[in-house]
Amino acid sequence: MLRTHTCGELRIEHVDESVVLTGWVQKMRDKGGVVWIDLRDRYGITQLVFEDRVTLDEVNEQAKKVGREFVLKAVGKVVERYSKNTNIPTGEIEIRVEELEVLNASKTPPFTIEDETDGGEDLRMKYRYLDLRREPVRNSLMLRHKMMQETRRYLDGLEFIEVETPVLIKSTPEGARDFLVPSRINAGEFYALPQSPQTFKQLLMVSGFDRYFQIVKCFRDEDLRADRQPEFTQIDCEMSFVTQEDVLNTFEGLVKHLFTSVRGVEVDDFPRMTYADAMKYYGSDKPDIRFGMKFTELNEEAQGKGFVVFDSAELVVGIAAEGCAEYTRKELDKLTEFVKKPQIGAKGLVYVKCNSDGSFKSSVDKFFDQDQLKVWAEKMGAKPGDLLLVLAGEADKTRKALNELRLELGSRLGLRPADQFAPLWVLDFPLLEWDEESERYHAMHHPFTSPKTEDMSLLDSTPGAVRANAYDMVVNGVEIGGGSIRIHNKETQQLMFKHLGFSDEEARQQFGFLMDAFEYGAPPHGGIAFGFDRICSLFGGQESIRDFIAFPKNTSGRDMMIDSPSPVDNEQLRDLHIANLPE
RNA sequence: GGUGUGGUAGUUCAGUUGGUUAGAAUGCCUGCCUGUCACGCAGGAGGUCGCGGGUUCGAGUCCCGUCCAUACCGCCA
Repeated sequence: MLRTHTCGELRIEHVDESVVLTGWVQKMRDKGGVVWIDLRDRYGITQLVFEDRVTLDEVNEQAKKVGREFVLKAVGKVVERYSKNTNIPTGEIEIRVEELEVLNASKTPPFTIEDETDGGEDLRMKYRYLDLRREPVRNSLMLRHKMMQETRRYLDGLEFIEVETPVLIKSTPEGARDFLVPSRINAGEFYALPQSPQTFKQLLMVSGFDRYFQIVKCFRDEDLRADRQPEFTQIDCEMSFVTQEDVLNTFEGLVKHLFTSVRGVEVDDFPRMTYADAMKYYGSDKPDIRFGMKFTELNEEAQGKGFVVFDSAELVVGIAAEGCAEYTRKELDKLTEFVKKPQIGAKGLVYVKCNSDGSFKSSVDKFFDQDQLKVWAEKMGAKPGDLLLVLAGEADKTRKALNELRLELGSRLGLRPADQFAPLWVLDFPLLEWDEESERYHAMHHPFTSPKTEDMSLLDSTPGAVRANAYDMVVNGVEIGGGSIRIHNKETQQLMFKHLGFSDEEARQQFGFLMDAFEYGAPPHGGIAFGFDRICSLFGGQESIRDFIAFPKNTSGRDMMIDSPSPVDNEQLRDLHIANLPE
C-alpha cells in the first residue's frame, strides 16, 4: 500500500503518529511563510501543512508548485492545528509534511471539483470522470450501491434466486422500439437487446425456480427524458403459486425495507387505489398523494346555467387550492397561461375566490350567482380563503390538464417536499388500451398480463372495459414499479394475442416458445419490475436519474465522454452483411 | 416528429434602441503575505460572440437557415 491512512480517517487521537497519505489536491493556499494543501480522496479531506524553517526548503518548494488535482503522496506527522476547522471531520489535525512525492501531475480541470460546481451539464458529462470526483455525485452512486446490496439482502432472505438472462434476444414488435444487433454468423438476421427479461422470467417459473429476481440492464430505443435513459436498470422479480395479494405484500416489504435500511424512515402500509379512482380523483395513474386537492366533478351543479363552455363540455371538474383566495389577477393569469400551454392544452381556466367574508368572486359571475357558487364550494370542501379552479372539456384531456395544474399548485404551495414519501399501489388497470394511430387495442401493461376472471365476458363486447390483474407502485407521483399476475395457459394467451390483432401465425412465430412452455405444466405466477434508477433518484431526492448512473447518456442518446454512437469501418459493416453507407 | 429556452473569455454569466477598444465574477499566470480553510492584497494574460447566409454605412444585438444543448409533448407493451 502506498498509504497508511485515507484522507478521511485521522483525528485528534492520531496526533504524533507518522502517516503516509495519498490523494488529489483539492486546493492550495500559499500564505507566504506557510502553505496548506487540502488533500482529497473518496473518504474525505485532510490538510497538509508546509512551514518555512520547519519543513525542509526543498519540500516547501515542491509544495508551491503543485496545482489542483495533482496526485500526491505525503509522508509526515499528525499534529494538532493552531486554528481548527469545525466544518470538517478532520479539522482538528493537519499533517506536517516531511516528504512529498508527486505521483502524477494534472492539467487544470475545466470546471471546479466542488459540491456546487461551475460546470454546465454537457461539460460535466464530457469529463464525467472528473465530475465523479465531486461529493454529491459520489454520494448518489454510493446510495445506488447501498440500494442494490439491500435489495439483494432482502430478496435472498426470502429465497429469491438471482438468475442472469440473455442480453442478445429476439426482436418483437410490441412495446418500445428495440435496439438491434446484427448477426455476423447469420447473414441478414438480428438480435434485439431486451426491453425487459419478461418471457425468460416466466420460463424460469415454468422451470420451477419458484422465486426469481435479477438486477438487470434493459434497453429501449425511445426518446430520452431527465428520468429516461436508453439503457436502464430494473429490479426484475417473479414468483410462482401466488395471488396478487402475495405479490403486493412481498414487494411492499421490499420497498419498506429499502426505506428503513437506506433512508432510515418508517413508512405506513401502502394505501391502495383503483386505476378508475386514480383517474377520477387525480387525473393520473400515478397520483402524488403527498397532498390532497382531489378532483371534484361539477357537471350537475355547473351545467344548464347558460355558460356554454360548461354546457358543451363532457366534464366539468375542479380543485380547491387552500388559502389561495388572495391570488392577484396577475397570478391567476399565470395559472391560466400555464394550463393553456400547448403541452397541457386547456382552453381556459375558471376561478372562484372564496372570500374570508363568505362571499364569492369568480370569473363566471355573469352566469352563476352567490348561492350557486356556494354549492360548488361546499361540494369541493372549500373554506373561506380557498381558491377554486375549474376546467371543462373532453373528459380525458380535462383530467390530464387538471392533473398538471394540481401538481403545479402543489409545488408552488410547497406541498411536495423531497424528503417526504407517499407510496401507494394503483390496482385494476385496464387490460387493453385503444391506440388511435394503429387503430387497434394495445396491451396496457404487456400481452402476458391476465384479465380479471369476472371481466372475461366483456372481452368480445367491450374490450376496453376489461380489467387486468395488474398493479403499479407509485411514490410521490413517480411510477417506480409495475407488474401483474400472468397468463399461464396456452388458450388464454392465444386469446390475448388474438385481441391484440396478432394472427395465429404471428403469435406462434414470436411467442410460440412461451405458449409451448405453457403446455408443460406452467404454474400460476406473477411478478413485478422496479425502475431501479428511478427509485435511487427518488431516495436521493432528485428529479433526474442521471447522477445515479455513473456514465449516463445525454438527451440525444449520446455518451459525450467516449463519443458514442460513432461510425464504424466499412469492413466491419461488410462482416455484418450491412450495406456500406455513402461516404 | 413538435413546442419552449439557451449557445459571448478555461468556466458561469451580463451585454440597453443596431454605433468607440465586447464586460463581470471565478479560474489561470506573476509578485507579496507565518494560521489559512470560499484566505487576503497587487498586477497580467485570456474572445472564430455556435456555424452559414442576408438586411445595413455599421450586426454579439435584426431576419432566414442550420448545428448543438436542455425541458416538456408525442413516444416509452
